[in-house]
Amino acid sequence: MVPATYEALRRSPLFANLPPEDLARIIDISSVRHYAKRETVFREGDRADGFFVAVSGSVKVFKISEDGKEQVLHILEPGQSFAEATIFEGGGFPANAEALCKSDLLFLPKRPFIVLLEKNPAMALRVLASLSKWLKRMTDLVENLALRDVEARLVFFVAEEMKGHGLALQDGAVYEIPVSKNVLASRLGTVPETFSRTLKKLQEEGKIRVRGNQIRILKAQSLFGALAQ
Amino acid sequence: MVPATYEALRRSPLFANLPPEDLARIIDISSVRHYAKRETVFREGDRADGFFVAVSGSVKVFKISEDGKEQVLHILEPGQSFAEATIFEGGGFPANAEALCKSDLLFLPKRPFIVLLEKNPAMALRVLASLSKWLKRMTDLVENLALRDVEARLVFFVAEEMKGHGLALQDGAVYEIPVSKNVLASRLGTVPETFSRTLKKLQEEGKIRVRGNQIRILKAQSLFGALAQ
DNA sequence: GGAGGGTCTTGACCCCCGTCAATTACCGTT
DNA sequence: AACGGTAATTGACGGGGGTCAAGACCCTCC
Repeated sequence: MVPATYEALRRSPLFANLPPEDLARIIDISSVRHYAKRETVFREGDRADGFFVAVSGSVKVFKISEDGKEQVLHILEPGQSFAEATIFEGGGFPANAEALCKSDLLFLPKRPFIVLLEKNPAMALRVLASLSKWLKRMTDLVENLALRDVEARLVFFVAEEMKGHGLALQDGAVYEIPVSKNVLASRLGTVPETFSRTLKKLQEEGKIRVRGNQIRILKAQSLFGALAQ
Repeated sequence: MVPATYEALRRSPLFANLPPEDLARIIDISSVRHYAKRETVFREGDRADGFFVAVSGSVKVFKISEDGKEQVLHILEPGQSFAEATIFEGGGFPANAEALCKSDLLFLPKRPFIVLLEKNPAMALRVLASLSKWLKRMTDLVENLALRDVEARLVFFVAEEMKGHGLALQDGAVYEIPVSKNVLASRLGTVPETFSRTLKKLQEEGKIRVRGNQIRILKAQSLFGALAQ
């Protein structure tokens, strides 16, 4: 058992604070998979015979249209599980996943995991909570795509990310974009050009300061004021 | 026990083919609620202390922005459960729900239901499957909003609905819009004007024929050809 | 240091579709 | 049959943001 894997499980909402014997069972049925930058984890339509927990690196989950346009659904960081939902349906993966950099993922095969859930209602409830959270995220994404313009989507995203990493939404705070601006643009449902212009506009209005991948918040009030918090 | 309620449970994927004693327990903890046309079922942010199963009528679940723009997420028909996810998180409802016509809904309170799940792993797995399906639907919605134009979204929606009701996607088949075109437009992420123009365009191209709420498929090949099926 | 490739930025153009406004059609009520 | 209210349609117009093309900026690797 690799320590990093063990740590990833402990950090994962799905498995944190699990009794040691349960954790051991999870580790029993799982296996680590290594991916190089740009390597495909799965493709839409592939038979889904398990799900993943990110151990290290980062992964994008995305849809792609016939003409090649991408919409990033999620950007995954260590500790997060993904594609859990696929194991409870017959079909294949509903989206694509690709490593953004060298990454290690824990693979949890479908059958053994479901057997485990049948004997362990508490863990089933955790998976229910996890799926609920994914559903909430997707609802937010739809809301953003359908009801807000690119600027508002960008602001909302940064706010959520900062909250998720324990950063206060106040003047002087710095958010570091964890992926290429390219990928972030696609996550926001736009293209690099528009994304770039939007950052520039916010900077010219004195609300933020951009340095490479660092975004420094200068006017938190005026930036985040419109959000429900 | 009202027969219609019993029937709704039997038709619901969540509870279909359940042993009579389990069904009895569900009925024990649930209660029927009646809603008039346009009546609010819940509002975004309301404390979520249970979820619903549609018995009769129809309900829209939607997001709304500060400036009043609506995005319909789901249109619910008898037998479908909704808002299950909310009971596994602390927060409130992440969207609004409103009856589109006189409707009866079964309300399942959170606590007793979760207790039931803890004792009944098989039912927990059904809820997992249900959440997975919702997640798939939301993924499709994102894909449509982000990657397809209004015409393609309309075609995709009609195809899914027809498949869901057991209708073949072939020339001569008729799909009946089950709600006002207004609501459907919002479900497709557009406005009534654009929706109307899109229908008109498809009709002028000879691909469909529109009569009130009936859409007759005239050129299934050319309409649905681009879909993955 | 220079070459080359990927990422990011900037400018010019324009198209899909949302907005506004005005009819028209379609109800259920009296 | 008349009518008020909602829903649906049609036309004119404009803007947010996507597309295309060209540079600018960084990397890594000879």
